[in-house]
Amino acid sequence: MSFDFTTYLPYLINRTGVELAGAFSREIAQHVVTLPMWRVLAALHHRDGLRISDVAGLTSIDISTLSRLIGKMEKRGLVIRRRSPEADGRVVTVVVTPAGQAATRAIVPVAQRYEAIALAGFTADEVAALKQMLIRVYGNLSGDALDSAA
Amino acid sequence: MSFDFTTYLPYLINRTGVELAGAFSREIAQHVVTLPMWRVLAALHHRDGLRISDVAGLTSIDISTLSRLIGKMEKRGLVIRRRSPEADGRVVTVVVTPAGQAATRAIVPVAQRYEAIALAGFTADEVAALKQMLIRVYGNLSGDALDSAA
DNA sequence: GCAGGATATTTGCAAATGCAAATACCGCGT
DNA sequence: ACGCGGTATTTGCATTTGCAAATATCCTGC
Repeated sequence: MSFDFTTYLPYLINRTGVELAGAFSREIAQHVVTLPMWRVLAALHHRDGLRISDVAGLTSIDISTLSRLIGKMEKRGLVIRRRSPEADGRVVTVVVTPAGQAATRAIVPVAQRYEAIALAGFTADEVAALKQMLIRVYGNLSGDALDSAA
Repeated sequence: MSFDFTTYLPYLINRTGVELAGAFSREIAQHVVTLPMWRVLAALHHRDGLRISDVAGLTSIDISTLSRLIGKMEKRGLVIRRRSPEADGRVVTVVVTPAGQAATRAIVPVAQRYEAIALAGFTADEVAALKQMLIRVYGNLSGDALDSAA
């Protein structure tokens, strides 16, 4: 039974993700936001006023964890929960406050710098290829390919 | 301030890792081992009798978390802790039991199948390129490149 | 217009996590 | 031989996590 975990894709992805998250967390420890909070802000930067479940999908954060996280972010004045009376009364949309926008502005350069460090020595073509392949892998997993295989 | 998180490398890696881990966890829920335990077994499959800190380095699991995890794996009879009297008395090496080997044998095919699902549609060259690039990214992060940038 | 099933979010709870302090042990210098 | 800084592992503790149940609201068919 040969199994070389050092070239096993989930292993390679996991360790890279852990390293990336750890380094970045340490870096932004001084800021008002934690790494999960930054993920939420990044998603809302892309499109503000998303529903909780949409943010969960975008950030890969479990929806119950996210509900509590939004609560903490609300306490810190980064976002506010909003229930629109006219729309579906079940949904809660999350809106970034000016303070949240300021925090985002402060973090973005740090985030970009980390990406640059991670990709040091890569050509533009390589970067594009890597990202495209990661998107393809994600597509392979999130589809129903898993169901048919399970 | 333009920041498109949908092509942001840490985001792409994180969501892929979460998806991969979630799907795999669900799959092996029926087995005796959890995903973190499988990671430990995979590391020890590569080289048995590693020290706790080495396993931590290989698996990207925090060393204190790992200490407790090894305890649980010991209770389940998957591994045993060993202190060699002749060697450095501080170090604890972890050895896989026959039951642990059996569990590994049972999981390996599942793991390989998941990798195949993740990489569906990839040519061999693409797979090699992706893995090589992930290794390079990890190298960029784990070195002291971070210190000089921080 | 109401019952019943579906969907969005929150909450209960037990388990996992990770930092920091404690412990155990090594080896060097004197 | 002794103390002392250094390293390996464990343990204390507060936080985070995620599954499952509870809650709130919606919508469809009768």
